[in-house]
Amino acid sequence: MTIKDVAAYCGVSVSTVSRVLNDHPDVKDDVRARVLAAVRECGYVPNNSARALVSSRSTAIGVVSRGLDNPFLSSLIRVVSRRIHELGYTMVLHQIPTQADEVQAAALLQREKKLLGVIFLGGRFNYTEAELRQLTVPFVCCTYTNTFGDLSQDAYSSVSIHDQREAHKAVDHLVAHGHRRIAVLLDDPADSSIGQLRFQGYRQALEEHGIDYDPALTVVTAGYAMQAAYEGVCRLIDSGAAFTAILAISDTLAIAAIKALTDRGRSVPADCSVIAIDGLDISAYTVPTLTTLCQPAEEMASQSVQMLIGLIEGTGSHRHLLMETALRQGGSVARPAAT
Amino acid sequence: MTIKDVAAYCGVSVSTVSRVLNDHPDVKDDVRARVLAAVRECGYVPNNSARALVSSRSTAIGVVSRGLDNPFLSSLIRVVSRRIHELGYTMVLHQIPTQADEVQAAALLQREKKLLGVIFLGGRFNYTEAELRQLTVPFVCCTYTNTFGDLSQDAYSSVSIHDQREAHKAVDHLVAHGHRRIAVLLDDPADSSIGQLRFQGYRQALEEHGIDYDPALTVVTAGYAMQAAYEGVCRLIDSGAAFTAILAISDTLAIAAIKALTDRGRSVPADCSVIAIDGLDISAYTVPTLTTLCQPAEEMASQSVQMLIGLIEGTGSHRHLLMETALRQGGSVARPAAT
DNA sequence: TGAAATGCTGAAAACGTTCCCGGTAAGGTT
DNA sequence: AACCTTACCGGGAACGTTTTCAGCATTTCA
Repeated sequence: MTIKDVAAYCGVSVSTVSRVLNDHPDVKDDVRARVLAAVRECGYVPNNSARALVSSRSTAIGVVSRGLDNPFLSSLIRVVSRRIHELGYTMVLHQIPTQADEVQAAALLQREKKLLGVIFLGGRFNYTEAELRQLTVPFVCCTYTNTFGDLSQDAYSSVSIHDQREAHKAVDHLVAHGHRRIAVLLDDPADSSIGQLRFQGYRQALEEHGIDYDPALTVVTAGYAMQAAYEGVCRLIDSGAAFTAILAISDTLAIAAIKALTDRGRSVPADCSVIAIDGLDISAYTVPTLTTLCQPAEEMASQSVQMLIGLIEGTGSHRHLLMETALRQGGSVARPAAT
Repeated sequence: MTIKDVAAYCGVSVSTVSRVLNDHPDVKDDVRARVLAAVRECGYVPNNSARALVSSRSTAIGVVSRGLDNPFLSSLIRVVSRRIHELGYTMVLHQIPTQADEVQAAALLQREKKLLGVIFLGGRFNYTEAELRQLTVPFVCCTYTNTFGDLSQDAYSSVSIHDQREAHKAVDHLVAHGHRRIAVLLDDPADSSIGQLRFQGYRQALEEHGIDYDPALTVVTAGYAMQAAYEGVCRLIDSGAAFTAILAISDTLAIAAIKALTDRGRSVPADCSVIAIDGLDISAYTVPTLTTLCQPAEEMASQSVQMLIGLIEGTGSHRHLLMETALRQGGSVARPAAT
């Protein structure tokens, strides 16, 4: 069942059928109707390969993400995938190992060749302009923006929260509750620039509140691994360092932290408050409910896709969207005990 | 940069380059080496579309899943995607709304046409042979097997756990701890046959242990929504029904249940034990740690892909893999209070 | 009414592969 | 020495589209 069959079926030429299928003008209404009917009756579906071949333009959008282990990324992928399909494109998902970088992504582009654009999801993003020039298609970064490297702002698009500011807000929230000795739990800087940004926000907030930064209260884990966070917090407790609150740079880390605190006999929030950034669904069902700054995941993913497609279709230029988080008050933050 | 350029570059014909690229014999070793070198030097990558067009055979494998909201599905997708790429194929992910059915999947197949096979992930699967005959490519069901419909066992493959038996085991575990009044928390039967199977296992286990089934202890939620589970368990508690344990048919439901119990002032496991089936990573960090029967997600996903590709490549026939779960002892199960 | 413009359609080239088929050269057999 | 096989290679058709171009029919304008 090819376009030729359809053409023969309703006595027109292949060109005409093609025109109808591609919404070209230049075709009389009655002919168009006849063709459409024929298409339906024959159950014809165009061959994507042929289409892509001749127009040297596929419908494929690359989505590269480092792992999907983080539930927050999963939720992004979910709506990214949905939106891409809704808008008539195809998603090509590519996971890269944690330590790999854009060379992989470029290689992917080369291989698939026909990618129309790329969405980068999560992870670090400190590439230089030279490195990224390998990408000849537009790309948008979801959840992070470039703050290192020398990449020009009009070379790409991004959708993210202001990580520093949001971490700052989280600290503010703790300070407002009377906390002064606030530990921070972040992942390996090598893995993600996001953790670093949030860490900077933490430092800044401390400074503004006149609190000295105590390196002993900084716990760095490897990756987003909850086990590492759990162990890190256990070590922190065992070290005897005094702290009344923890800022976790992601919900998963916070959940592991709560577990560690509980296992060590500290009650949350009575003995220690915990606040996080991300806003996973599941965090609303932990015991106690996690207080967290919710990223508008749905919105961010949706916007990323829309921006990329705007770029692909020529409408719209590179932009950098900064989203606001929403504080979801849980039960994990309280005033410190009046010791 | 086409195959023609490569051919010209090293002074052979297009056919020869093609032969080299496709590992055909009939080409002298030195020529092969020269071509390979040329390919590398030119940075040539074959055009997938052209390749798919002429061989009328793409590299696309469809993965249809109803939503990715369930973290267990996310973890499956993650490794499915990875394996598919590792084996040189391309994943086409398609999420269907919860209420949609295989008609969608079939439509997808029609559209993309060139799918080599399909992996169904999660959800219900009670289609008849007639319905599924629309699928002209092999498919494998991951996480569930057909127990309804009249579909012949050699018409498809599956990788799953024995849901009834595992639920049975979960109940056994509770009974071994002295529980007799066991509530069950399951999702909407319309959404998933898995819940139904596990429910059957629950019923069977009760019977074998000489426990009367009490419909009042059955909580049905809509979808995997944690909110529905939370509310359901709250209602159960408020109804005054007596129970000392809950079997949740998934980890997420269990987490919501624990939350509900805690919020209603019941301590887990002192006042009520909770056991679940799935084995999410995060369940190891809840308070208390969830006791759950872990499905070998990695293995299941990996096997699904391998089986499908076996089917596609002609080696191997339809099989039905039944995996074993592993009990991960948490802190959510204890002997009931001796009231 | 004739010429020019316009609207619509069809023929055919092109996209980059794969693969069949025919051809040449080398080696083996009679 | 003539023939046959074998191993290897190149030519060219085909895959199913899109798109350019030319052509015909119809309208519009002078």
